[in-house]
Amino acid sequence: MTDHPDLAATEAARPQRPRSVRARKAVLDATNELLGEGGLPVATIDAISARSGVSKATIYKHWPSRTAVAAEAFGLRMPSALPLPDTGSARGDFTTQVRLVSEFYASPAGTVFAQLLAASVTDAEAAHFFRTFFLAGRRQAIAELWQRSKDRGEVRSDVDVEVAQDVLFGPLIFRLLSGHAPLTEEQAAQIADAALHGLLTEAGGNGAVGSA
Amino acid sequence: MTDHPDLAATEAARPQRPRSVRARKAVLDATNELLGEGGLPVATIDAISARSGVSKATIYKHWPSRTAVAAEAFGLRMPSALPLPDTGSARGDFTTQVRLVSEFYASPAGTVFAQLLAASVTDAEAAHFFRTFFLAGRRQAIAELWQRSKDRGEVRSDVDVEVAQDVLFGPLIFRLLSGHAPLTEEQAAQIADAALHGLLTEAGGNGAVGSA
Amino acid sequence: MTDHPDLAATEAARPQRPRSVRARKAVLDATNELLGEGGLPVATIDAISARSGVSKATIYKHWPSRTAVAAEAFGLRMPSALPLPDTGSARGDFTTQVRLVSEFYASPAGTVFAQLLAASVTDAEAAHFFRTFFLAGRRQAIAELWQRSKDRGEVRSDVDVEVAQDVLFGPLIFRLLSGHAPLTEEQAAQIADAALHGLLTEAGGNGAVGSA
Amino acid sequence: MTDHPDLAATEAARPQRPRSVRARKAVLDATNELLGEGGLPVATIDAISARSGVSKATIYKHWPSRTAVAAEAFGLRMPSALPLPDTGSARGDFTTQVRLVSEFYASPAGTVFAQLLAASVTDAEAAHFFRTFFLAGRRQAIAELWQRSKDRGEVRSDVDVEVAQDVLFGPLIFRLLSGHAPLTEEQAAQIADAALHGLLTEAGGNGAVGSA
DNA sequence: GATTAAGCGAGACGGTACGTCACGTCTTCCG
DNA sequence: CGGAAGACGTGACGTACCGTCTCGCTTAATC
Repeated sequence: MTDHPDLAATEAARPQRPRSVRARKAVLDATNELLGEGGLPVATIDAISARSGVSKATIYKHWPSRTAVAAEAFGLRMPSALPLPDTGSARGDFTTQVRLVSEFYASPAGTVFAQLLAASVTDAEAAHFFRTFFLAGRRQAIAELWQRSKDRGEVRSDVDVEVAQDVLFGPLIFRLLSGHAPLTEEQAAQIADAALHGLLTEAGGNGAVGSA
Repeated sequence: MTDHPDLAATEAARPQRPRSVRARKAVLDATNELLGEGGLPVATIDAISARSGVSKATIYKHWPSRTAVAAEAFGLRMPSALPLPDTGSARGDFTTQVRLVSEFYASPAGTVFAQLLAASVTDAEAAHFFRTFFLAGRRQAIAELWQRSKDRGEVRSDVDVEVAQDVLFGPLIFRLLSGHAPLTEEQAAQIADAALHGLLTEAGGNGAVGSA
Repeated sequence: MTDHPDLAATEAARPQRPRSVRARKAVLDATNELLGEGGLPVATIDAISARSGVSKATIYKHWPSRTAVAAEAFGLRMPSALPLPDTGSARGDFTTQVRLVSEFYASPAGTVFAQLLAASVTDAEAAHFFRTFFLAGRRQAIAELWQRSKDRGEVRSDVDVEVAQDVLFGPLIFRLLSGHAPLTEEQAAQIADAALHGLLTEAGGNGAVGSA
Repeated sequence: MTDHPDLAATEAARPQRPRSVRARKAVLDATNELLGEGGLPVATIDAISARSGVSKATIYKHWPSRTAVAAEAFGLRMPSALPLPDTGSARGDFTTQVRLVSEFYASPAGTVFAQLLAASVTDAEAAHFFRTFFLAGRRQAIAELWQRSKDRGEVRSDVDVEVAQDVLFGPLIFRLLSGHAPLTEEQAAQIADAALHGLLTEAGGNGAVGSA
């Protein structure tokens, strides 16, 4: 939550006891356990409360909804999950990344991701937590990749980084959610190829693949 | 409830018509009303039952879940909503289509679409209905557009139609669901441009834009 | 719980028995058990629901509050608890009745009575149930006693039956609630004597005691 | 909250005054405010703490329960509320007193009185505070009235003062709590008449009213 | 036409989870 | 070092919807 720094500052000025770290951790740990066991549907507030030993009332003091708890919990264990590739070329990096993300989506964790994204649709508070604790980190990392490639002149400079990200990963998201087509490695490669064809410059290796 | 008189009159003319037909129609009409008023969260089985005059038990005889009802109801009013463009060129057709779909997603109906897609994640039965009554029609139409363009040699023949669809519309879906970026006409144009750059041949007008 | 087998048997024989009757009975029985075990504080809706096997939602469909349930349950087992005396004289009848009521108040059931009366103060709905299911029956019976005595000319005809009842039993209630003085048989006799002195005629035996 | 500046100013003059005294006063004042605004249900510990600026922990050091706080607070403002009558005769004094008490019960403060009495039923600690800070003063005053009348020979010497009090005021209490009959001036007069008839001697004016 | 069995409305029901409230205890830190 | 500020576990609250069920009424197909 971006508010935390502010709050910390406010609390520092006001002689307030900082909110318990222990309770927060217990809740997030228990939530991650539950997400692993049965996904979002199983991570009810009652279950989280029972598993963590933290009361429902306290949970609601820290998070606006169960989805917000799940979003934060899920986001916290992600940073290590998807290390950025560095193959030496933009095409290699992004192709690898698309494949990795595709694999992630196809895994049990991907199901949870989809459930959280779905929950964000009808829960604005949760959406905020989801973007903050999960998407923000991911997108930040991809943005670095994009900038690196841009510096090398491998990607189209007239394409916005946000647009690029959506073109690369939106197709995977779409498949993940609607299930209308599989998320195999083969499919991921095809998607990456088509998308990158629209994003790379000739220096990025686009000419060769071109309008074959 | 207000449908009853009308329906009664209609049924009076055809006294032999099976009641199940009337019940189905009443349910779907009521559901569409509710979806229009408050989206999926408001279209509960209880509300649909009350509004339509069809008992919950009967509803469950026809559909596996409330999301399935909503998916079918929503799908039924879609065919007329998005007529296919015919601008004469693949670039024009797809750009127009992406813009139209983007507008649709940004509208109230788009919210319902997102809610249904989200619900499909945790409800396999509903997912089936969603794909059958909503996605299938859309994707069929787009596939025709693709085939037409392919015959003209305007699109890359080595790109699967499914992949093409996901690359074109996946980015929109991603934005719709997570809300991390807006769905304006300007953004839609950028997305269409980037995606099409990866899909069209030189004959499709790609050369000019190319490795700029 | 123990009722279930019996009910099952009963239901097997008469499968048409309305479910609501069974649920009501189960709730009232469970409530009376709980009242007997720990009084009103123990008869929570959750406990009643768990004990009776009837869901909370169903309980709330039948009663407005837990106090209302308790009032009805408690009232149902009262009719047989305090049979009206018939000693042949008004003085005897009322003295006996005051003693019996005093004993009742001093018993565990009296505690529950006090708790219900107390709850009525802040819960208008419960007050209605309390008056209907408990007080009404009691007051009706006493009114008959009063009328009988009045016909014999043993009680002051200018005293309202309601006033008479309150003068006779109000003192007991006061002691029961505030606990400022005991509710022994001796005390009950003194109260009855003082109160009756103000209610009986000379024909009712008041002259002898009179202005002693 | 609004008391703080005033209190601070008051205390500034006497800086050495024990803080606990200030805390007690602040709590009792805040409680009386709350009792006046919404009765016992509103005078929660949290509300009292917030209103008075005294922490919950400190409140619990001085009183065993919120009802005890309320009982003491309520009792403190009572002495001035019901001055004892002196009409010259026992009948006049008691009739007046019954009327005054009846009016009090029928007032908003009477509701609070009832709530406190009710709370005493299930809260022994609170009952003690209630008797100490409210009932004791009242009963002491009435006892004086009784003694005065007894010295004049206007009341039956064989009736215990406790019994007399209960016969006079118990009926009012009963009505106040159960609400089965109104607490109008007319009703108070009838109750006083019936009760006094059982308590006064002929010298107290009982003969005249007698078995009319 | 009369009979009968299915379809249906109405909604009661058990169940799960919700989000809230007040309690009384406990911890932190200020004056 | 007493006390404010308030976090916390606990237990109960009353509500919402779920999906199943029972009950009678209606009605279509059969006799």
